[in-house]
Amino acid sequence: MAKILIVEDELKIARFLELELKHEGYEVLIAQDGRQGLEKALKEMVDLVILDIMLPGLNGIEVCRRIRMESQVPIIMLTAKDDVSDKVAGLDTGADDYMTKPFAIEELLARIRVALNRKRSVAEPKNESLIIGELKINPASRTVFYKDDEIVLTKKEYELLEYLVRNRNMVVSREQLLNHVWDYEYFGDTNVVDVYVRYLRQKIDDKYGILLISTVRGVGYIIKDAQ
Amino acid sequence: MAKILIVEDELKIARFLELELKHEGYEVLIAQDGRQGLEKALKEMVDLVILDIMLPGLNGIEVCRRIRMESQVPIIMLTAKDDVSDKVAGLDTGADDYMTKPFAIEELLARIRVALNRKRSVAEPKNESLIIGELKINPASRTVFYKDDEIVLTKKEYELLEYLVRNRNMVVSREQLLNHVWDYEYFGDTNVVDVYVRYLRQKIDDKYGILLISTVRGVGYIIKDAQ
DNA sequence: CAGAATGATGAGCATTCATTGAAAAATGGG
DNA sequence: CCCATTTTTCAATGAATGCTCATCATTCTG
Repeated sequence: MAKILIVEDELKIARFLELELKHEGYEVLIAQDGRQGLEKALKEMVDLVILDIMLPGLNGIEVCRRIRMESQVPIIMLTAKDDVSDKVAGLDTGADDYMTKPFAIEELLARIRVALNRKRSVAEPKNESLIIGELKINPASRTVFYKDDEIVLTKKEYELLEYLVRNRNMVVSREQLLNHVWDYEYFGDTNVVDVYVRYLRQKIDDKYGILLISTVRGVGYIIKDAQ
Repeated sequence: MAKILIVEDELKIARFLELELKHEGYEVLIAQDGRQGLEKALKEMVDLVILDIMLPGLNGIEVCRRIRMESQVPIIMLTAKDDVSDKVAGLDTGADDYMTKPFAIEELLARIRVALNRKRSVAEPKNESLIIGELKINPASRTVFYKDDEIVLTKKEYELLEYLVRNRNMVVSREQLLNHVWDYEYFGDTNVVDVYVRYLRQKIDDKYGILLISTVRGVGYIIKDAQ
């Protein structure tokens, strides 16, 4: 499986990324500053580099430039939101892609797959419909139908539903949902997941009189296959 | 007859090839640098690409790699020196054949014939009409009709529409549109996609009172088949 | 059964985002 | 080189969405 180098000084973020990437089956290396990152990028045989622009010592752009002098390894830059000049400089020096922080982990995973030229794992073909009882979700068009009725969802509502359905028959914790459906920055006191579960219930459970999303008290939520 | 793209910065050589190829009955396009070459290779419907390795800006190997990300069009690489590493890199990134300069034109013609036969229209038929409800798009002539009414579009408008229609029933992100319809690696803050969607809507949706292009808030745009 | 923990809910505020008009910039034909 | 057309930028607007917070309801625990 591919080996990915994370160059990121904020340990919290680095750890979080490490966990998620390992969970996807990647081998992960971490460097906490630019010099270390440059060294590992060139010495280890990494298949992809995730490179924060704001780094102590050697900054990300410089690191990118120097990596490019010797290697064509794909580089995905992380940049603080609103810093367009950084973005431009990053791509100019040869980065393959960039993401503005904070971002949802799913998007980074998608971009990694693109950069590595990997197809999505067989387990979850993106384009086929997800069906739960009378409910049909079409990821390509992001549409949801109950029988022949279209259910109009907002972005977050849709993403929450898709995630729950992709993990059907498994209890999903609020933390897990925050990590995958919301931005990684999210932590601390929030009941935003509860609120969105409620929105979905209003639009689906209540409207059609079914029990789609169950609460598992003290643990999280679950969508079960109809039996 | 087949359409061939020549990506070559030395004008003398490009002209020479153009003359010879036209004499053989091929349609010829010329790009003088990597970026332009990449663009034309992806946007025009070319049947074969002749690609110089030494190019200003984006080099040939990179161009080749990026073409391969989206297209299976046959590629013949040209390299000035007898440089083995270039040769290997070229074939690695998916070139179909390779020639060292200088070469006899007859040999190139022979290789072109081989390449064209080998890959004869395996790709999707690009010339058939695309039909969405009452809307009919003819890629060959780049014309668009609503019932019997011709809709006159500018180049960008047409390309945006064709791309959306070719990806019907799939949400297409602004980024995706920027990459495919606009210049590759278009970045920075721009709402040019939104503006062009508006132009199309004025000329189609508004004029004929239909809902062709839907907005998927926070994600992109989509054209759905009428159901 | 009372109090504590956990989840559900309603309302309201803040932010983001798409749309739009207008104008600047680029392109291309004559 | 000029003019018309096309492409792109920019800023204002308002609506949709995302989120917080306070309160209410339910479940759990002792």
